[in-house]
Amino acid sequence: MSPIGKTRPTGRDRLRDSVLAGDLSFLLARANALTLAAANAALAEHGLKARSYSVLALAADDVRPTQRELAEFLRLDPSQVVALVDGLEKRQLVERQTDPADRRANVLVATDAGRALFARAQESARAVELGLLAAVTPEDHERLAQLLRLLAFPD
Amino acid sequence: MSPIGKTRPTGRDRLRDSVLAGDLSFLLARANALTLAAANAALAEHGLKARSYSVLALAADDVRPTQRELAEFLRLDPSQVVALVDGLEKRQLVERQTDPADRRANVLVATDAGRALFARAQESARAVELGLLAAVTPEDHERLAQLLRLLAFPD
DNA sequence: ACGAATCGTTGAAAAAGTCAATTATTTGTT
DNA sequence: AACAAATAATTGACTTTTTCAACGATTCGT
Repeated sequence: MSPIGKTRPTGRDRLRDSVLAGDLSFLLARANALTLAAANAALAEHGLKARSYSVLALAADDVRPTQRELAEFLRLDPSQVVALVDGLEKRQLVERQTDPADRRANVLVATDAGRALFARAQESARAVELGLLAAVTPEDHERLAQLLRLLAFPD
Repeated sequence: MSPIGKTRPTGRDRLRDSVLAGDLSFLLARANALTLAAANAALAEHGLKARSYSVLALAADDVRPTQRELAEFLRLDPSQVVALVDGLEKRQLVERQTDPADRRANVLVATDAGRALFARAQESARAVELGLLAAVTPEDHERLAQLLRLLAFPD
């Protein structure tokens, strides 16, 4: 019989071999925390955070989202979207346009300055993402995105 | 030539076809938000949240983590761990034991009541996870965990 | 033995999240 | 056409979470 019985791994791997480490929710939370921190750090030089970057991205993409759509998509309270848009609008990066089809709603559109900033920020974001995915092949990258989509958009 | 040019999808898919929706950070954030909300809802009946559940899980697993290890593992500030452990200890679910090897450090151990509660909570957690992964085959489930591990533990 | 570093703790301040109420507008019903 | 109910954005109050610096106790390196 092997001299090694049911040994506990030591040091760094001790927690990584715990039951929790197999938990998808935990892995998701931790991966998200690291990714978010890296993204925020990289976006800081543009005066953005992951949140404002996301809003700017959708505005610059000419999707013409309403604030409500933004809230649902980014899983935020509508009041948080107000603050987020206020910030970007004060910096003249986006514009609120009352939706002609529904004058209660504001549609978000990026200004030229907003598009320019987004283009630059997107570079930083892509660089970070590549760094994080250094250990992942391009095929696995796509596979991962695909699987995450199933979790992120269940319907 | 096709009568359909570069049409924008309408309604629900409008935002989902945006550039942002291809962003791994975004997918991660949204998947995590939904998962976290579901987990918290399910754990509420046990008086737990995802955070306290994680701490309890590690304590019940006999990993004997110090609070510092907990903080690093869960990506929390050490002061947040204090509050978390305070809560669990007040409910007699875990115990602080001063590490004999380093009397500055507290090692976390679950009480019998803690283990019992964790067993029950784990059931709820597993049920939620299965629900979220309804659209994912078991092989893909494992693949997803594997890929997330690369992001969650880059070294 | 001594200074530097580390662990847990506290407390304060900033940021993020939650929620109910309000106005303006639209939708559905009669 | 009139009117009630529903919806979009906004505000303000409140709670929770996060972040940070400081502190006493203990350990580590020299």
